[in-house]
Amino acid sequence: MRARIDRYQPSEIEPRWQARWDELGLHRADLADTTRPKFYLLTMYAYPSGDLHIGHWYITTPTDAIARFHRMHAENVFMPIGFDAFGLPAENAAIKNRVNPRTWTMKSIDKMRVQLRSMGASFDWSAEVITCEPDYYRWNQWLFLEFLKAGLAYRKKSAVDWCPNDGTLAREQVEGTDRHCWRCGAKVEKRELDQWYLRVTRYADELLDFNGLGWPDPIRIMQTNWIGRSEGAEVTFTTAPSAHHAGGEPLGVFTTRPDTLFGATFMVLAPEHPLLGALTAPERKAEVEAYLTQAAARTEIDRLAADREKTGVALGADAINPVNQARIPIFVADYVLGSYGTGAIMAVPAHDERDFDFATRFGLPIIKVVMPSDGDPDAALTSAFVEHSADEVLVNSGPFSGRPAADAFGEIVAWLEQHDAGKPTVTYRLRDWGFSRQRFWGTPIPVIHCERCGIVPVPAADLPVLLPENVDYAGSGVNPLTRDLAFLNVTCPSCGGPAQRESDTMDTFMDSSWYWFRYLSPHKDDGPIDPAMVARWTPVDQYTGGAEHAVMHLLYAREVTKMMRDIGLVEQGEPFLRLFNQGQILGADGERMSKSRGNVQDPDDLVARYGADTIRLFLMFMGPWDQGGSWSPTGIGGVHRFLNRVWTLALDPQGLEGGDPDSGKLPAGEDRAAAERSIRMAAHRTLRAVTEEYTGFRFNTMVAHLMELANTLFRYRGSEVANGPAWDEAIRLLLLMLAPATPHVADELWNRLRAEAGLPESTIHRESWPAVDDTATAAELREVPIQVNGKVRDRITVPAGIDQAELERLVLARDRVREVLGGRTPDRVIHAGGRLVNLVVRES
RNA sequence: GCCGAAGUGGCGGAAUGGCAGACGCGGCGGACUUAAAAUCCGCUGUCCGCAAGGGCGUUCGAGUUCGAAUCUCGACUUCGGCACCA
Repeated sequence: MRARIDRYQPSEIEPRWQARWDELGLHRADLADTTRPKFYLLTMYAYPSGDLHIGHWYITTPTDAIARFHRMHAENVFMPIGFDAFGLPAENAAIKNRVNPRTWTMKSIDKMRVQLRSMGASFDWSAEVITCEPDYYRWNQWLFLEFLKAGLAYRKKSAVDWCPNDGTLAREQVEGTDRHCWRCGAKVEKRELDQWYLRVTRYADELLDFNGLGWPDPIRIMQTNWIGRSEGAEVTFTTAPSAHHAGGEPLGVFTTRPDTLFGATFMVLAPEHPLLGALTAPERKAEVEAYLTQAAARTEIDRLAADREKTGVALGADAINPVNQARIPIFVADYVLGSYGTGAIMAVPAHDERDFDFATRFGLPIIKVVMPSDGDPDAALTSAFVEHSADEVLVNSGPFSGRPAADAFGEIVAWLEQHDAGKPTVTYRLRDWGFSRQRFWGTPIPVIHCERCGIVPVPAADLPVLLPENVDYAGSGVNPLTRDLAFLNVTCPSCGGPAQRESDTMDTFMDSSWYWFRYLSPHKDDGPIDPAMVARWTPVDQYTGGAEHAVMHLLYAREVTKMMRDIGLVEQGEPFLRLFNQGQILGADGERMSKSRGNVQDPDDLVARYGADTIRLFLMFMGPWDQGGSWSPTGIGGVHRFLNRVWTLALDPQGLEGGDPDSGKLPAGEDRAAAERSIRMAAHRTLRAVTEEYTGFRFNTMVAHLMELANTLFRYRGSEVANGPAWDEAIRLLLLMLAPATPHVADELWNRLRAEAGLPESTIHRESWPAVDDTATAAELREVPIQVNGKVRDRITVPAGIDQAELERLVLARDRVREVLGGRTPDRVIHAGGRLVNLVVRES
């Protein structure tokens, strides 16, 4: 009997190796080193919610494998981590317990640091950034003041959801169709507030350009649609005189279909339109106001829902169409948004679904102005005609009747320009960034309101504007800064008179919109970034993070980078060269993991039971990384078993333990040399596949390939080739391939084998990624499936280099093929690049 | 509703125009054991058949193709985002 080997005990191995890697400084990037190619690997930093759940592991551990894979390619890898530490959850916890959110946040961070380390993730902790620390958020303030100076920030009135007890509410804090406050249940109102905006629409066109970026198509499409560029025209209608109104005011509408201008039969203003009051006839006032109240209670999603029945109210006023002087009635309806275009539309029911619905509902005329060239201009429409094909012509359009629709667009716009009644315009769905939050737990916006001087920026020398330490939440969500007189009352930096600080804080998306620059010089105290480091290390080479950030965070990050470029701070306008969005891990119930749902999987328990390596590998093995899925621990045992099998292969190649009846023998038909060739072929084919899978982030199939290799090696365990040169090479490759994914057990086995060979300790994570030996992977024979009419009926084994004619001859000579053909001759023979032969015969 | 994605055995999934179900879980059987656990080996889509073999089968319905899980069109279901959750 053999000597007993140690059992695989992750709880002993993992902390030991984590400490060893720390001692070696393995994960510290040398930012000044220019001798190796740099690789800036960024994963979305964590929100310190208090507990790391399995979703954090799902994001982090494959990213760590990427880092380690790149280090094995002699790259200088920088993989920092930090905490996105401002935000509502801390504030909510603070309100509940009436404590400073800082206390709650810092406690969470301390816990999460320990958990993150337990993953064995190779973060460079020396670069850690915590956004709620003054040495980070002072630079938010600094950047804001620079944006202000550059005209990129401005103030505008806009509406927020407002609870009389809790102040401004986030969308998720408004509940139910009756729209009540989640905390106190009060009815939610809209309130107009002066707020800060960042002029990100300036970058709309530039943001549409993804040239040179390796971003997934779906994300690019979503961002493109979010930006929503529409080419069209602004058309100036005029208000008609009426009993209550002098008329004659210009009233601009935006349309993407100026070619349908003659079909406009009414006009619709958004409930937010500034001219509403002036245009409404006295007898309609009550009805219109009631409608506005109703509209204010609706969400934008609800307002835009195409299947909702259209609502609206006539104002009792008309507008005059510049092309034909037609008087059309003006309505207010909530399917038009104040924030888009001019907040007013000309309604062409014949050629727009929404206008068609509205016209049908309100009995308004529908005039057809575009139709196929062979159409009937008088036939009634049963739905809006919105086709865009080459052979359409205008009808009922005065001098433009008969013109091809494609040309009419330009011709009518030209006519409008000549008559000073309109111009070509591009409109975007993208809006400027509403930047103000009526919250405590964020970066104070560094401006002072002075009665005499107006808005005065806080002088750079006075930054940071610190959040007070003693906060009184009074049990409500109203920003305690608004009650903190010591914070609010200041002297005006400009005139020295009494003045008040702004109590609003910044959207926390600001924090996450430049943090990767700060990682490069986290402690720099005379500027937000280190230009030399930024020039050398950015853009980020690879960014990884959840797909739920597809639009917002990833767009804000691009916008802020461009703003930083425009104030001369950085050179490039794009932050992330390559992007990979993982799917989300949902709870076992298929819902998003959250404490309130009680479906959070705590990884600490799993680590205690299986070790970090097993969990890392299991998360990679679960399925494609971009797909996520419901959490289920089913199958984790299989991955753990695999690591145990690797352990056994490495330390006990000769073992006869276990009841394998074939143990000790070579597989049938193989001699020693054939067995060694088989082992080498398996190992090098696996290496080739695994290298490709790591490169393409296909971790699930990467793991499957490694499992297959282990299964192959088990067939030879205990035989005369076990522990031979081919075997030893295969084990060595197996460990190197595992090193990025399961770093602890790979290093442990690597070093146990080194010790057996009398070599000193040397971490596997400083080894180079091995090269494939092409001579080992080439096969002499190949199996080719034979189909008859697309169904596999036989298979044939042929020499690898066989030519088509010879293959066809062998195929047709097969008994089985002749039997299936039953005397028929194939009409066609398809050779699918040597992978398959398909014999096509006519069915009798 | 709009934008994006996904739907394949009992389960997670593989195959992205060429052998459907790799790999793993679960299940069944065997070896080892006084026994159990652990470990090792084998079988495992479904129906018909003693077998050889055959039929059916990738959410549903049409289509393109010698050949479709994969491409096209139309539905259904689920997930992500929709601008104050991060």
